[in-house]
Amino acid sequence: MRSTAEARRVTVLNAAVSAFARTGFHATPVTAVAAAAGISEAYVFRLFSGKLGLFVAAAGACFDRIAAAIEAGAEQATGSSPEEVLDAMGAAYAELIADRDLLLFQVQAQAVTDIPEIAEAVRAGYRRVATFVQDRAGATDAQVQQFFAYGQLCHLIVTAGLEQVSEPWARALTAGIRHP
Amino acid sequence: MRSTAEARRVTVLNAAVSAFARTGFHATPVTAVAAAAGISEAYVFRLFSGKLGLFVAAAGACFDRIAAAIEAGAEQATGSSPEEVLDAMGAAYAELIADRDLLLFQVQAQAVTDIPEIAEAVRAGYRRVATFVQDRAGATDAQVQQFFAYGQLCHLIVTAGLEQVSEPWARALTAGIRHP
DNA sequence: TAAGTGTGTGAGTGCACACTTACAAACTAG
DNA sequence: CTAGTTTGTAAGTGTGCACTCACACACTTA
Repeated sequence: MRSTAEARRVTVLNAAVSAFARTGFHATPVTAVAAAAGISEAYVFRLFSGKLGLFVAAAGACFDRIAAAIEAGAEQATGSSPEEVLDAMGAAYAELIADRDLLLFQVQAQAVTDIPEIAEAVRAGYRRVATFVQDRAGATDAQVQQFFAYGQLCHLIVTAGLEQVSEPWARALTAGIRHP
Repeated sequence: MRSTAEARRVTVLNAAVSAFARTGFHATPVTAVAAAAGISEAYVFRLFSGKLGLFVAAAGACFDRIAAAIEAGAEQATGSSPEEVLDAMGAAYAELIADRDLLLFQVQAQAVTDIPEIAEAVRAGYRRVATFVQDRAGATDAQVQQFFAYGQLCHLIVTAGLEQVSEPWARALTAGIRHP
């Protein structure tokens, strides 16, 4: 049955995003993804073309979810000024990444951009999100840039665990950023 | 001779920063670092306590260089207002990471913070740099936060290769950021 | 019922790599 | 000169992991 294989692929992709987010591309064995998805390693290799194909597909799924969340957030904006729409998008994004999988996956993906297929997947993901932000919010280049700069700052805060650090420098870096 | 072993350690650390920057912790075999340093793999293991110890030491060296550059940059500031000092620090940092090794190493280190020793090394590095920026520039929390947010944005720009992308969204993200 | 097709796995295979050990050459100290 | 220390390596060892293959069950179709 066609639909069953497709359903499996979705299950595997969810497991893959979580697993790769935690331990990264090279340190995550395919067996770990298979186990999390509840199927055999061999079948994962039948569903996806190698570990790299799996990771690239997972990247697509990751950015799909991010884009969807930001698009939904834009709908919730209280007004239609660029600032209000950007705020709503930022809030939606902050809420989405509370579980950390999507944020950490982005960090892991950026770390293995020496693999061309992954670099292209990252560019495609940011292309989609950035163009949407720019068009939908009607924001200036500088506003879009700032939006992503503070998004990237979140990556540092989470990976370094700065919410747990109460020293002044860490408080400065995390100020005003929604904590999980 | 004692000094020779210490000199070797420095050579190895330089090679390690470069090698880990390019391919990351898990995908960089110790043989690659040894070859780049011009010595045998076995001797690297004698000089450092395992691959993890080598990486943590390399992280220390990396942040040492970053801190030194920013401190030197602060000396070059045209004035003593927080804005001027921050600008000078930013310019010094931008110049330093032109070769990309230090920037990419930070990205790689942030990606393997699931290893506690590495997480602590990353925190120690940012603690040092952030406290210096805060104290020396006399900047507000918001200014310090912005300084690091745009620093992190550089990580995305470089890893995703956005300088090579001429589409509007990429131009927005890279606007005003010094290219290599 | 028999043949075909899609879903699934257990049991390999081969290789890369972290780490060790045994050994050797150079230098130093007494 | 010799005993000891330091610098260095060649040659393993064991393990983890990407990927394959032969095989099996289920379900459809003729």
